[in-house]
Amino acid sequence: MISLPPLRALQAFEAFGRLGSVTAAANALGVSVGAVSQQLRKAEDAAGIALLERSGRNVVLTTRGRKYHDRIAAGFDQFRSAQGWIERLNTESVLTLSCLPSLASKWLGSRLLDWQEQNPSAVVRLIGEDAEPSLDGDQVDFRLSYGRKETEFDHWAKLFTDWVVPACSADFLSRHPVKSPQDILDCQLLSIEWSGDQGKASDWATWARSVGLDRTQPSGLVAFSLSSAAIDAAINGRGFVLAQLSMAGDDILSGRLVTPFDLRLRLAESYFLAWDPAVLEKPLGAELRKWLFGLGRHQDQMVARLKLARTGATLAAGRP
Amino acid sequence: MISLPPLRALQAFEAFGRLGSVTAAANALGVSVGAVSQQLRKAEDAAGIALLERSGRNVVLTTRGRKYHDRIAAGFDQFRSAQGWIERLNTESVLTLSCLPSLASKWLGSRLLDWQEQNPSAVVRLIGEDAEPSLDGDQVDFRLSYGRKETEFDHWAKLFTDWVVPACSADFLSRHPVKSPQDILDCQLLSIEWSGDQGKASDWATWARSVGLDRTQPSGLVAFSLSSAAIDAAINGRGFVLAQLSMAGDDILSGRLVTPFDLRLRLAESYFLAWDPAVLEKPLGAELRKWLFGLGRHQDQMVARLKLARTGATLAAGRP
DNA sequence: TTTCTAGTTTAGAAAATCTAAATCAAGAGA
DNA sequence: TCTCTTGATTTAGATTTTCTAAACTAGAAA
Repeated sequence: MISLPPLRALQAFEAFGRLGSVTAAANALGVSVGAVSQQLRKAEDAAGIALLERSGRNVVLTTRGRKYHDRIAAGFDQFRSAQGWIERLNTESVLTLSCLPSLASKWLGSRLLDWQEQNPSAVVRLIGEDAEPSLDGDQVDFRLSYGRKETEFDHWAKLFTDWVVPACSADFLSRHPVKSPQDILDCQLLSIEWSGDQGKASDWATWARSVGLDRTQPSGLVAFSLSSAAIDAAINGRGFVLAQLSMAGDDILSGRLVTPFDLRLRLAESYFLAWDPAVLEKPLGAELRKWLFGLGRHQDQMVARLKLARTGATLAAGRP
Repeated sequence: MISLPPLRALQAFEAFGRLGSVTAAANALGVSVGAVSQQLRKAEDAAGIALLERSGRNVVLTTRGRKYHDRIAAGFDQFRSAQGWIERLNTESVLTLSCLPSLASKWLGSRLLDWQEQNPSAVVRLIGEDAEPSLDGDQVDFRLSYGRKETEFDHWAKLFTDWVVPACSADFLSRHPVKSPQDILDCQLLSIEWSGDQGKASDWATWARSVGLDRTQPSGLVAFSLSSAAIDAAINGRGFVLAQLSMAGDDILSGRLVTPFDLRLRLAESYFLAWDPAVLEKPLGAELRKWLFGLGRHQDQMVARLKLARTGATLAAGRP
């Protein structure tokens, strides 16, 4: 193995070559001139050839010394670049969350704004995307997703479990005053296309079966690829949506959506939060993770306390 | 200015990342495991982020640690490359001489072979070229040239002063038995085209003037671009050449060329030897320089002792 | 000439690095 | 389960390196 010369001597040599004088190098390195002088001699001894030409009171690189210096300096440039990278990591701390698009817009977005207000020093980026990103790069710190995808991550935990319930706008309900769950199935139904393995557990047919009804022939059915779009359509009086309590919770509590029957269907899987362990070192990284899990617990509790009725939804008193 | 982390710590970190274990790194660096362990901790402290993941008895790089390591390792690779370059300089020592082509073939070549025989460990390269090379690279160690070109070099000294004298083959002389210097000018003259500023001091017209003759109308004149080619042509009985004593000395002493009159013309300039100061550090570099200057002195002495006559040339006894 | 500047050299102080031994943690084998 | 082995960490103190301060040298400038 090639054994390297004393590194401190190389450093003195690099500084000297870059700055052109022993005095300047000493200042740059924060040591005395004598120290640099000694290290330069050591560098020459280690190299075995004359690197410097001393003519009385000033010192210059020899031709070969210059060449050697070029190579050594390239090495130190690498070090400085590495150092710059590290320092950037330590100072500019953007926290990046990746989240399923509908959940991002209908649930996480507004809540995350609250957190950022309480932590003004934090810079948060929220990305809505279906594909699971890699948490190994420095691109994404957190991923909030659903189902079995958790296997793709090293560090994750369950966030909350969601439910669906049929909901429509108050206006639509007054025009279609459904008397029984069966009547819902005869209205305009807004359907959501779940992608891939998110399971087809929460479509209208499954819901119907779960409440003891049979729905073989669909009435006019409009399909949305985004839950959020389907919910918005329902708010606009376009029909019944099988709304997730997470995404539609705010709309239901505020009366923009009403739920004639409290017939909920639990989703087969849960939402989970995965994270890059490195984020815990970032400023506010650990705090954000804690807050997100608090948000998940809060969501589960909210669902448990939610009373749904044709006249409006209310929250029962819960544990503080 | 970006201040670098402790270099020794970086070195330990680099070795660890490259070899995958603290023990291996310690062996590679030739220190104890404990020392490496301490340096690794120092590297982490300096970086400010977790570089290593310790799970009981084994340690691995974190994702960020790997990235940091890649950059640091690139720096050390530079160092190793620089070290390899230095070591190559110190071990493989080829001595390279650049010389005017004719002087190389007719004078230096055979003499240099003698020196190499006496110094079998030396590897010598002789390059014949007209253009002055740079001695700043590591390509050429010595340059042997003529005239004012010495100004292009930092380190040089006069080598010897040359003279020209008319010479032809014994055969040619018997066919053209010249009685006086004037008769020479009526024979076939072999001329040499000196390039650029080497001076036109040594052409036939100059020689004629120097011996009190006038040569306005040239007889049939053949011009060579290489002195060596002109001399060879004279040896082959093609005419008179204005031969330099350095290049034709051997031929004159051996009788391949004869000189009817000892009417010499001193060249306006001298030959000089320039060198790269770095060569003095190479094995045998200083010796070769000393020998070359000895050769120059020897040449001047030889010229002083040389007796030229129609019947043949002899060397007067000189200082030993 | 003296003075100033830039670098070198030295001895001893300060800091860093290292070693050796004790300790810890986890997996292997009885 | 307990013990053994392996690989890493931690400590105290020894060793080595590096540094400083001050004396010194050499060339340039006043």
